[in-house]
Amino acid sequence: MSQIQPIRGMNDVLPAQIASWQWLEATARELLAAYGYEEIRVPVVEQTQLFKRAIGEFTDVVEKEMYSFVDQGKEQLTLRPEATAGIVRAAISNGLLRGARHRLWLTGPMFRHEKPQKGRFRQFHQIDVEAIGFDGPDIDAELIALSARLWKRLGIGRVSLNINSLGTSESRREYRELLVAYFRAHHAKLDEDSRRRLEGNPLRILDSKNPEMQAIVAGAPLLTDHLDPESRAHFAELCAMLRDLDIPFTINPRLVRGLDYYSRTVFEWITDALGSQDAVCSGGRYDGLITQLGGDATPAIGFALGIERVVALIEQAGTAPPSRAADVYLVAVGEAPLRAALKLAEALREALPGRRIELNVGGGNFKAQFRRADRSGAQLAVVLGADELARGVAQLKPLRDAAAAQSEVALAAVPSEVGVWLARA
RNA sequence: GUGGACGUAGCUCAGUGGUAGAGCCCCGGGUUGUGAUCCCGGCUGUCGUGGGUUCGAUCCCCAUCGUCCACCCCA
Repeated sequence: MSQIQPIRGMNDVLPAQIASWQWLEATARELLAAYGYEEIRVPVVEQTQLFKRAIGEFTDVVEKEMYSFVDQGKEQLTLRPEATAGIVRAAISNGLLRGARHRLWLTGPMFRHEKPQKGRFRQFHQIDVEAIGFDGPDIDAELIALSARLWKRLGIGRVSLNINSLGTSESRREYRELLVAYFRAHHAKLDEDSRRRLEGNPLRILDSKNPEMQAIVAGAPLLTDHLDPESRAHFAELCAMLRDLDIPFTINPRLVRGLDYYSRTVFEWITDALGSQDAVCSGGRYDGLITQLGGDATPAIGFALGIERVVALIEQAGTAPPSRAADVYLVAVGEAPLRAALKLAEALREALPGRRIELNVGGGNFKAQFRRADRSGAQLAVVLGADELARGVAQLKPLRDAAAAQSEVALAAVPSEVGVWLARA
């Protein structure tokens, strides 16, 4: 009988890893609330057309990475490859835009049909943050400060910030024409990838990792020199604000981004600790997207953080708090003692909410049960055998202090005695 | 999508053309009611899957699936 295999690139997150996940989620949740962001939840599936219009027909994501299908009602649907499009759609659908401003965040799985490798999966998870209705560089700075503070709280050091401005879509279009003209003039020297990009996304040629392309790329016109005056001022202000906030950054004129909807500010937190998938968190402004999707013209900016990648950094840094050990382990040998222990465990949980009370389930002799008690990490064992039960008592045995003696307590007094003992430990 | 490496016990890995082993883990005993140490014993494998070569394949060949790494792309 053949085993059912998991889907390629889709991973199980096991209990051993969950502490890091929960710590990241809890820290982010708390921080986002502190900055005034509200959680939003939207479907994982949307009409295919939404992503095509938002992300761009000729991006890699739309051209070859989407999980698309036709459902029973003959609708063209797609598993979301990113979160922004769905959030914007939700804002439009629910009439959230009427002059209002929203700070929103979302977490959940995203799907892209890519070839998996380190830090890259077909189902991966993001924390996505969007500020809708703000146009100044102040929100850009605040959003970046939020991400910087998150790294600080998580104890992650090996990340650095790259920023750039793509200008308005008009100035980008003009620049793009200049760039295409330049590369056309040097067409013979372009490598295969770059020739392909020339048609689809010429800005990406600037990002080429091929050393032989460096000379041509170095001579290309710079986007920074062709920004419209407003975008230039916006970017200058953002840089000044980041300096005020003591957030170090590098201006990377080659930072473009793979999704078409970005305009003006783009940024990316990268790390040298994860191999070639080095983008940990990135985003930018999308001032034109909402109109493009049929909403009232509304400026906005957002970013997405890759949970798997940040979890990898957390694990490397070893900063996640250890998962909590048991406080009390109940050892009960024999049928009658077990039934008494079941009640006793409930009494303990009633009296000591928040404490982790583990009852030995599944039998075993004293030796086996004490071994499990030890492995549970519990500070204290409560021991109930036939002998104790007959006398209406339980033994309290400290497990982490060899010098401490075992003591005997009346059953009715166990919850309060254990409470006192734990408070002292 | 392209290229490379690798799939043997739950985990980490060794190994041979004659159907497999170690350590860890787990379980039991030494202690007829007391853990983490120690000693003794025990458990599990379609050797990723399918086909081919061979008297015989876990080993050689082909295919396939999966994992990892890089390109590409990106979180």
